Amino acid sequence: MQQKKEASSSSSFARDAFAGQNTSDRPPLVGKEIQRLRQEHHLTLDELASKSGVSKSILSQIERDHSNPTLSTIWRISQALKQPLVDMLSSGEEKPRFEHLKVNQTPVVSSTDGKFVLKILGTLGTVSTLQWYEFKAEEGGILESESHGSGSLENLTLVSGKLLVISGTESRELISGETLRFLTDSPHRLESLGPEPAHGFMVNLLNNNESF
Amino acid sequence: MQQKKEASSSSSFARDAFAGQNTSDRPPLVGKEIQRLRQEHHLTLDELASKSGVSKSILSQIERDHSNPTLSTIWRISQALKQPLVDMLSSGEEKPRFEHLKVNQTPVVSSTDGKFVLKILGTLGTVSTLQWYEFKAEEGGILESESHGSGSLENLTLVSGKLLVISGTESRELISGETLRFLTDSPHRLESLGPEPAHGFMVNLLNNNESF
DNA sequence: AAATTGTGTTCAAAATAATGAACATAAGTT
DNA sequence: AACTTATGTTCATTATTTTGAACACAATTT
Repeated sequence: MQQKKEASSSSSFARDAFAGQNTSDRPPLVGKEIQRLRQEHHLTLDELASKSGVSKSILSQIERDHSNPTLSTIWRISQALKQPLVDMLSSGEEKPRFEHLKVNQTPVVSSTDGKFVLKILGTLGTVSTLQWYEFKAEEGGILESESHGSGSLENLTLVSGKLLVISGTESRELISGETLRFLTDSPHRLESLGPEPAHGFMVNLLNNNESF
Repeated sequence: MQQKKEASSSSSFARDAFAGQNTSDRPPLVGKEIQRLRQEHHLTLDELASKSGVSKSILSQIERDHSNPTLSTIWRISQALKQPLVDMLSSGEEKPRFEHLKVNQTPVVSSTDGKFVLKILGTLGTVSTLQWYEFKAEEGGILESESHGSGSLENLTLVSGKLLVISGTESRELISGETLRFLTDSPHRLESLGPEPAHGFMVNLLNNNESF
């Protein structure tokens, strides 16, 4: 059929001059966010193209909001950047409001036998509650927790040692350098296995309405 | 030109027989969810078409996952159904109890000289954008960052080593075990000082207002 | 039953997203 | 400078989505 060729450069999507944030009367503009993520990963357009299977020309256009990407295209990009698709789209949507953090008093929580030590590094409580910790546990140290409520999520990164994580009926073993993310809507338990003390970092999201 | 007209019924997207939920190796299938929402609102295809401005034929195809919708199309549908776009996409997503990241799967960002290494441990982008990292930097390693947007906050905990933090005109020196939180609404810089490598964690709250 | 109305599905055409190659530009080398 | 190399943009073509109209099929109404 062969119609006019100006499609991409004078498309009716996202006029070129428009660059403001999403006031929710237009589809979200994902360009900036994608570009930011790509650069954060130190990828060139070529590299992201081959990683994602999306041609670099369309990547270039999407980053500049000159194209209206297809669901599958966005999805392939999000996969390559290891970014949940949903996060990529909501980047410009809401305006986050921050609560000012009080001085960190770094309370320490430890198990009764003193073998498992948790240091609370910070908290944030706006819509959902967020807390992060550093922990150290010598061999045999155990941390037992009740459910944190439905939709609660725990993110554990082990720096050294060996750790057994049990949540509900499932369990995983973590070795140094690994990260585990799991739901904590039921009682769960951490146990330091290895001979060397377990040491790591934890980010917990409590009580949020929508999970990840 | 005029190619075969079966495009929609034998498209390469989503083979017809596939209807299961997203096992996260394919783009999410939004059809069922859209149909569910439409029926919940007691709308016919015609009605949703006029409400959303999307033709009813494509609505029909999208509901049956015979088409790979455009971002703007999904967005217009989500608007008409008064449903946050993001929720529509995540409806069919699997919620694995555990998400286990092996060492080599954690995305790594490093400075150009390779002396400062950042490991992205996780992100959360539903309410505000949150990212957490582990970092390691040998002596002299430097990480320079642009502004993360007004209201952005960085929380740094140093496990070992010595670190100089400069944000705006102020600077602080951190020693092992200390935690620092500071605003990152202007360019900032981390520099590993001590003879032993700096090692620590970082939790960042990003305010992505975009530019204006 | 025939006609009408309501609802979802397919068809041919038009619009546009995606691709690969060529081009532009900047940065680094000889 | 001239020559590479690296990176992003534009171009021509192809592949697909999107559209509006026609179609199919039920369920009501006459």
